[in-house]
Amino acid sequence: MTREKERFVSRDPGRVAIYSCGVTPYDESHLGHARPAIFFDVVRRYLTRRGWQVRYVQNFTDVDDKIIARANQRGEPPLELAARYADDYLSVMDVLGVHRADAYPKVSEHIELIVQMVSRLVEKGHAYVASNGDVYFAVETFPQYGKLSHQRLEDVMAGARVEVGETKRNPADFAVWKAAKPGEPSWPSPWGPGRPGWHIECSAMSLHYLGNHFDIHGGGVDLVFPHHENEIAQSEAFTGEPPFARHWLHNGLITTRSEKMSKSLGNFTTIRALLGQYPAPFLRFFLLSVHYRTPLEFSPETIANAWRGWQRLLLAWQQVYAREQAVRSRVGAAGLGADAGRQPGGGSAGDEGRAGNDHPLSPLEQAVAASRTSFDEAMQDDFNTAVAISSLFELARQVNSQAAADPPVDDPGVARGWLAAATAFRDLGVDILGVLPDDPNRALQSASPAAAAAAGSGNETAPGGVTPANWSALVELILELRQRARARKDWTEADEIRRRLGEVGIVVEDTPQGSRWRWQPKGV
RNA sequence: GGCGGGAUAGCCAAGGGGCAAGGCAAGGCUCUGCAAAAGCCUUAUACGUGGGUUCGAGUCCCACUCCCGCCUCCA
Repeated sequence: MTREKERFVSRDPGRVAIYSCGVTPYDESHLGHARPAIFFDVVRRYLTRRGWQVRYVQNFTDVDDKIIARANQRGEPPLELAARYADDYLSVMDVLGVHRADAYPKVSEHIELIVQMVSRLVEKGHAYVASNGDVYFAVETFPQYGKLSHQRLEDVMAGARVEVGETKRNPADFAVWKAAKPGEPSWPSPWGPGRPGWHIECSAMSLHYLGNHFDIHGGGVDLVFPHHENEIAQSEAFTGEPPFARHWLHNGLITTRSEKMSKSLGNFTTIRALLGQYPAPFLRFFLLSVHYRTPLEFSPETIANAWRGWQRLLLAWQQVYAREQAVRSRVGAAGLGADAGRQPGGGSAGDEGRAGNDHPLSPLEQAVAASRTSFDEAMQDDFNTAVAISSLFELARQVNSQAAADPPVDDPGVARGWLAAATAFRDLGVDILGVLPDDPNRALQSASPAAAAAAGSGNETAPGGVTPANWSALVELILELRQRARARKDWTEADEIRRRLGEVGIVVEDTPQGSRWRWQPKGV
């Protein structure tokens, strides 16, 4: 509201109520929809980790002009079409690792609630019934109109389009209830059969599920005006007790060729298509690699750039993961404190310079502490995921450095360092941001053509019975043959196999511990 | 036209009165059968332009240029 960062103070101690505008499900979800979903997912995960009790609600606007138009065009009942795409949305969000909201209210299931709200607005004189049966919100009855978008009513009026047959008193008035037209779904109301206008559903459902003055309201920056502005007007007129929401978080848009990605421009890439090419944690990494308010350009170049960075993080995680296992199996976690380095909330306050029992911190433990601190500071400063990720990169460098030096894991300090690093990667990268897979080895290999085909078809198994598992087995076999060639120093043969595998997107690296491989999508 | 947001090295991108994060790319070295990965080092006059405020401005103020978003459905 002030357009500045404010100190967050919740309505109820220890609890955070968040509402974010969901989608109008009339088509497949694209990358632009993933951004707020993943961002708020991280907000929830982080706040939860910090000990907040989070209640998160996201709506489906399943009664809408576009849905009706699309449904009529396809000869399918509008609500069925909407339900189908809503399910589709949820299923791709599942694959992206987005935790389910506490509620996904649909307009069609809350008509009563909306009718009551409209009635009340009419009673209070904030809304009026027009001659055509529509009910409009009278913006002039709400003097603060425009406070979110910083628009003055006169300017809005000047810019408002006046449609044919307009029955509004003021051009900026907006419909809270629309009289039914032939062929449209409708519900009974005191003003005759009709359906809710856009905006009203978010007011009705957010107030219903979260109560007045809830903490955070979110959505894309393209919703600031008129959607959120109108929500505020009708909600605060309705309750008579501002503020409707205490804080507003608006995410920036995804662009392609510097233009907004949107359904209407037709320049979108569906999430499902992307999941066929890239692992979900990578897509999260891509979306979280810039601050949520910054526009994010989607192009082959930006994806390729992000991919290389992500690989670096992932390979470091793989190093840590392997060392952690080594430590656990060789030394046993018991004597070390299995949770060395774990601190609730991802924070690091308190034990700098000490590791649990009085040991001086080993270098890696210090690096872990530093990363946790900067991660935490970043997240507490307007959820700066870009900086949070950079603290992961700093840790990755320390990890790689120590992995290269390879000090004996029998050394207690070294062992504690590996465990602390593993816990940090797991807490920050896997659990909070979700930009790393819980098993780094699987992610490097299962992001394969088989997995891609499976994701594209929505099945676990690609056509032909190919699964990530048997596909991996095939690659392992080829590498085994190559290893035989290497054993007899047939470098020509070994290099040829490596080159040919590279042509189909399999990167092979030879290490002192043997060869390893990973799948590399095209174009990165 | 109105209202917002933005312009930071070759590219992406944090920061937002006191030494300019991080990633990618580039060069050198180490390691390596080779390659890759990784490490170390290096590279940059990097804060759109012009004024102003200040001991000090990338950061605050004014003007300007260009880009984007919203004002019509949008995440």
